[in-house]
Amino acid sequence: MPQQKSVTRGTLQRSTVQRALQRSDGFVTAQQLHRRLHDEGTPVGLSTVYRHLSALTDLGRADTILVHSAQYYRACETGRHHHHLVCEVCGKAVELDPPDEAWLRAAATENGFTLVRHLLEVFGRCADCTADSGGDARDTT
Amino acid sequence: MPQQKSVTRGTLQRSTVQRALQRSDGFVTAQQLHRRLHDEGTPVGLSTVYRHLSALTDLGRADTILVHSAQYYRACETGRHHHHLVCEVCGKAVELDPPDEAWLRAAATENGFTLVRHLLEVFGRCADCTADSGGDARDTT
DNA sequence: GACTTATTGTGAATGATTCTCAGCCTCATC
DNA sequence: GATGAGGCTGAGAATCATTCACAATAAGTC
Repeated sequence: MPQQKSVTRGTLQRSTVQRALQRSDGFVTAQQLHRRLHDEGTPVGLSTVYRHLSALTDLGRADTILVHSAQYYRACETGRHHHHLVCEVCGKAVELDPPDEAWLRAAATENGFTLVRHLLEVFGRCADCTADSGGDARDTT
Repeated sequence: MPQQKSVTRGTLQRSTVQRALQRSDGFVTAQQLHRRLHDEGTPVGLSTVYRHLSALTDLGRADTILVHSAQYYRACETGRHHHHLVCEVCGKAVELDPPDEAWLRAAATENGFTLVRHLLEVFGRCADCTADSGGDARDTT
C-alpha cells in the first residue's frame, strides 16, 4: 500500500470553528458552538462542528470534559498535563497545575493496576457568578 | 387532608436491583445490569433499573461516574468522600483515599472560586487484565 | 378482604452524538 | 487560469442512553 499523503486542507469552516472555540471563555458544548455560529451569521453544519472539535481534541489543541451527559470543549494550547477549575454557572474555566500525583501512581501499583490515565475536574462558582447569584443561573452562552 | 406518609415499599424489583449491583465487582451501566438480570431469569424493567440506581445514588449507597457518554454505577456503603481506581477493561474498581486535598481548596480560593465539588477518577488496567492482554497498556497520563 | 397508593413495565419521547453520501471546494500540477 | 483528485461539508437519518407518561399491578394498612 502506498503511503497515504493525507493533506489537511485549510477550509473556512475549520478556522471558523477553531476561532469560535478560542473566543469562548470557558467550556462549551458542540451544540452551543453550532448555535452561536448560526447566530453570528457564519453557519457551520453540526456534523462539521463535531468533526472539528474531535479533531482538535485528538491534536491536543482542545480539552474536553463530560458533564451531565454532555461533552464540553475548550481551546487549550498548553500541551502539558493539567486539570480544570470550572464554574458551574457560566462555564468559565481556569487551568490547574496539580502539585503531586505520585501518590496516585503509588496507589495504582499497590493495587496491581497499570496506570493509564486519570481525570480530575473541580467544579465551583467563579467570583462573578458568586457576586450576582440570587441563585438563578444565567444563560451559558 | 391527612399528613403525607410516604411509605417506601419493599418490592422484589428493588432488592433484585440492589443485590445485582452489590454482586458486581466493579462499575456497571444500567443497561448492563438490566441485561444481566434478564439473563439470570429475574427480569426487571429498564425504567425500574434506572429508577433504583438513581435512588441508590441519591441515598449515597451507590457511586456513579460518567465515562464514554454512559453512566456507570457501583454499590458503595462507605459514606465518606473517596475516589476510584477503575479497570478500563473489566470495570473492576478499587476505592482510593486521596491524601490531601488542601491544595485544591487553596487553588479555588486563589482564583476566586467557591469550591463546590470535585471529581477524580483514575483509569488503568487491573492485574488480571494486564496478564491477559500481552501487556500493550500505555501510560498516557 | 378491601382499599389506598407507591411501584412497575411498556413504549414513546428526548437529546446528544455519529454515520452516510452526494455534491462542493481546495490545492497541487500543468 | 484550467484541470482533476480527493478531502471536506452539511442535511438528515441512525443510534444510543436516558427520561417520561400512564395504565396495570401489588405492598402495606386497616
